Amino acid sequence: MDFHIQPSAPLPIYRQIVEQLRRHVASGQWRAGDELPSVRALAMQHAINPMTVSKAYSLLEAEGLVERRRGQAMVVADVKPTARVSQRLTLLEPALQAAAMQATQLKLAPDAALQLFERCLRQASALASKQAQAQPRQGENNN
Amino acid sequence: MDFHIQPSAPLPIYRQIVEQLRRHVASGQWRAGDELPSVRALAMQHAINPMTVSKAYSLLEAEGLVERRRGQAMVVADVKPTARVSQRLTLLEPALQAAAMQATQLKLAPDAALQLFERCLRQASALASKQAQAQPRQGENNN
DNA sequence: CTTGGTGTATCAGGTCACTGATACACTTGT
DNA sequence: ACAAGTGTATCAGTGACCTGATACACCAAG
Repeated sequence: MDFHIQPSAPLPIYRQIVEQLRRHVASGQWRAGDELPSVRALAMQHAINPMTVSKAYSLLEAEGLVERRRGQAMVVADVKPTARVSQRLTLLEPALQAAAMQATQLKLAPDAALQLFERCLRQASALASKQAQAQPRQGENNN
Repeated sequence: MDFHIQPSAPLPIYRQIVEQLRRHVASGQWRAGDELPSVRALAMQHAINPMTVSKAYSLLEAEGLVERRRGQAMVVADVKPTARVSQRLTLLEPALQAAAMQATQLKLAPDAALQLFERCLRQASALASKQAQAQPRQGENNN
């Protein structure tokens, strides 16, 4: 299980790592006890600095998603699956709140906003399945 | 017809101006043809730099909310509510695209995401009407 | 043309987040 | 003790963003 890093993306590298792992844990792709790639391995693979990876891991540890074991690889913390559904919604909520606030300030009808969101969801899921076919493995380099 | 500026706020000054005017136009407090305060007047009043105000005005002009009249004060643009719908949707789309991508990566069912968004919309509109009753003199929200 | 009003192009300075090079502390196995 | 693996504390460089001082271009009225 790997990360997809785009050093040139607007989102900082360390944040890309944090959010990807957060989502992968929430969706069950990563499970409690799974070992995270070492900071050096991940850094080498993506030609970034180990410190940048370490920063991401530290945030994740502060968040409680991973556990630190001194001298050994970090592992995904024991997050209860039952908590996952609501947790996933919680993760999505900030983005939707921001969008809802924008829609309100734009004085858009709720239905119009909902319709647009539905269209975006279809787009996103189509894109995701397409990417899953294109790259069942890691080592991809989109833009 | 004033702005409320807090130079020490986390949100940049020019952005405070942009968002306040955006809200005032959306809520109808400012109407097409209304003259904006001059950059110098506004800058003097709040002890900030004219260039900072100018930057805000430029963004608003790019956004189509105000019109520039060379040598004269800028005015609120005549944006017809009917013609504005598609434009407003366009402004909202990026936020929804981002949210849709997150929902997809979280492996959430589209219905669940849509329901949550609907709830957020109600929250936001309730909050907006509450703020409209009170006074437009609160701090800014994040991001 | 001059005066007093408008907005702005240009450049400089400060701040802060991000990144990265280095050296270090810890654990396990030999 | 040593080697090879883990994460990280510290410090420095880079770049983007925000702000501001100055000088300029435009318009209307006298």
